[in-house]
Amino acid sequence: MKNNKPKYNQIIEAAVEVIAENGYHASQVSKIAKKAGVADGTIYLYFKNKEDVLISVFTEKMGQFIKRITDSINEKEDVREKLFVLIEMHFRQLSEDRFLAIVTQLELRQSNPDLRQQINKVLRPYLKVIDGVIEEGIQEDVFRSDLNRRLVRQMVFGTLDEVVTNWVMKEHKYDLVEQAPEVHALLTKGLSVS
Amino acid sequence: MKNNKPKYNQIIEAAVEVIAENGYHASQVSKIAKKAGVADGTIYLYFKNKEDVLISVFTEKMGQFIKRITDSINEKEDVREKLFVLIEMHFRQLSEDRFLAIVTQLELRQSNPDLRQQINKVLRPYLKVIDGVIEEGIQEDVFRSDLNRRLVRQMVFGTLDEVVTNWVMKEHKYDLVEQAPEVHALLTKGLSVS
Amino acid sequence: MKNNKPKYNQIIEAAVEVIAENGYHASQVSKIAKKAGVADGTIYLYFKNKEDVLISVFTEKMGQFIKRITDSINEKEDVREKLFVLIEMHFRQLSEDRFLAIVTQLELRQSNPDLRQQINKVLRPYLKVIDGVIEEGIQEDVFRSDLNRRLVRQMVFGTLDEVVTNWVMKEHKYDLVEQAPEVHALLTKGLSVS
Amino acid sequence: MKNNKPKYNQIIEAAVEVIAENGYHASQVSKIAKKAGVADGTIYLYFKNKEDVLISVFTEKMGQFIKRITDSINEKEDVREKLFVLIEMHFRQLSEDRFLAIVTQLELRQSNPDLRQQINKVLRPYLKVIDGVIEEGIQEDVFRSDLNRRLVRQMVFGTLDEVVTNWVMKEHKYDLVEQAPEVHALLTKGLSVS
DNA sequence: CATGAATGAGCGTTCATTCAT
DNA sequence: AATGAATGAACGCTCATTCAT
Repeated sequence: MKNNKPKYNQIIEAAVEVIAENGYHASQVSKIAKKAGVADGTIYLYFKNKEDVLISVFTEKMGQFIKRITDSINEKEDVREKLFVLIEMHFRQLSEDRFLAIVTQLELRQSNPDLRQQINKVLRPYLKVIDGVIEEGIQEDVFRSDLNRRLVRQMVFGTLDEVVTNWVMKEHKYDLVEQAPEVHALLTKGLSVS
Repeated sequence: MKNNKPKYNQIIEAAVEVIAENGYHASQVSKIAKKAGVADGTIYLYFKNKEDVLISVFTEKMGQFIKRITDSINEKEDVREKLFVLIEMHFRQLSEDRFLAIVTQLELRQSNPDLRQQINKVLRPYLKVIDGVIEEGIQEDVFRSDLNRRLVRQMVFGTLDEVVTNWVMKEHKYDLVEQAPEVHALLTKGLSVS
Repeated sequence: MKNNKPKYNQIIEAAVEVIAENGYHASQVSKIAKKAGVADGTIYLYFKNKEDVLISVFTEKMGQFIKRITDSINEKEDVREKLFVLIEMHFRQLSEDRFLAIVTQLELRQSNPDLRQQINKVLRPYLKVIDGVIEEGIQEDVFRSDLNRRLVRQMVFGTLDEVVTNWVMKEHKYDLVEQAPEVHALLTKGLSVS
Repeated sequence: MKNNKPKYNQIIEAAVEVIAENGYHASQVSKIAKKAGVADGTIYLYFKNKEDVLISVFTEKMGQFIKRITDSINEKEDVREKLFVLIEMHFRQLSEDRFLAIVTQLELRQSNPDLRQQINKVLRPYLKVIDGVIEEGIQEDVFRSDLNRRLVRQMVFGTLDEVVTNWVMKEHKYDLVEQAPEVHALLTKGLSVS
């Protein structure tokens, strides 16, 4: 179990903060080590290389993120509520963890192809969660049955992602969680009248 | 107007190709200079620094991109058609210009905070175009009047962006332009039945 | 006597194998420790530092090497035979101990000046053995009396060393011990006719 | 022609001196650059990497070394004289170029397998020169015809090499060139009386 | 005696930028 | 305007050595 290795977690937490503060490209290994209170070399006892630190940061954080959303969804019966909870939890978690929001929305996208590949792998379970809600909605005749599942997922994820990115870039000038009902209404009802 | 300086355009075009081919991180100034057929130092006669090259690339390309979409929209009367044309032209242009798609969807996001800031500035006119269509739809009672304009714009742009990004990453396995009708239907009607 | 400490010998043997297998530069202390079945730190209980390990390896191995040659020489009366036995035993031992040959002929020469100094110190007793045979040959009027002892020793050692080094680098393609008679003839009779 | 590039030669000369002074392992690129009076990066305009600098040093220096010996040999008719000239020029050149002697006899032997491979490649033409003299001697019935050419060459080269190495390590306490006649006598007449 | 986690100095190489020509 | 040789700061990673247990 990696998690009870204190240094491992120190490094992960330090990395999140350093990336959030300085951006991906200015996140030197030495800076992360310093913030974690360990020697540079110590990082290489717990991680293969710098990229491995970044992937691990994302994996650890997204793992928790997805787990909390899944748990919340599972508490609901109604598929409309499930979608609402997904949106709200998505916003709430990134709202409450400033560093996580910066790291996931902005900094980790500035990565090389290999790293992006890994990030997408970690993201996939979350996309599966979205797919599950959509599928359930279709089965229950709550969502239209002629929907292209892939496009729906892309609309849902793309919308949430864009809303959060804008909120991060606007430096949190408004409350993100409060956007949930309107976003939910938009996604379910669309733009059109009636 | 810088544009009638032939070397300026040579460098811009070379930069797009180099970034699309090699990715952002492997796009050294010397590589761009070589492809453009100029000396390394020449680039600094036309651009302040490397970042300025990249911003200029994005500005030039997005300028054309937005102009074509605006022109197409202006040919239509019906606001529903305008939204459709916006979606279709968005997909069509990125579909037809492989380099542009790679550069805008993936490579230019791997930039430092300053560069991202600039990219967003260039993107703003496009967001205004989207805002215009939405506003018009609301005025004409085609779109609901209780909509939060910002959120709608984020849904529209977020969805288009995510669809294109996925298409780029899936290595163009399917036809992007063909997705337009369904995306249009999704955005206007939402997920729900009736 | 260090030698009855089992760990000491484990480390020496491990070091020879690691150097022979991986080469001098890839012979990290941790690799030697692992092969010896001890902790990294344990090595520092028996040796001052890494260099000390290497010097000790060479000292131990050359000690045996020289002892065996000396013993063999002492079994012979005739000085021509003594020289022959020296040559043959030199070749035989390096022929039979692949690790020793690699370590002495190639890998330990890739060492820093301090270490080379030490290696030469260890080599000195062997040079004394050669000197002894030469001196005896001169006393017995078997070798010419006008010889510069130092140069003779350098010819003998230089020749043996070069023959073995070439054999190691040619990856043992021919039998080293079989070269002994010809080398002996060359050294005693020289190149010239008559 | 690399040779008229002044920086190329500055770097080569600086490298010889730095290696001779500090030893192979303490010859950092930055130290060579400093001594050459160029920036670190400049070295990489003229050499692929650090190893390439070292190989080039050896190649350049050995090229001159071999050429001078060959030229001197060609001035002689008698094969005994040719061998003598080879020995004398070998000693003379290393005697006159302190740095070259240190670099070739000691420091470049402290190199990794790849580099040694290259060094041997550079050395080969010299071994061919020795082979040529031996062969000529045999053809002219000056040297015995039953000689194993390879072993003879190893004796000649091994002896010269060992004599020079000892001279370098003894810090030039005696005159190297003066050793030539005796070494020549030893190689041609061997150790034995009559 | 023995361990092995932790340390941190050290270095080869890249590449954006400059400037003499 | 154009060149391209030269610059030098910056950084990820290794590994010999230490020391608390």
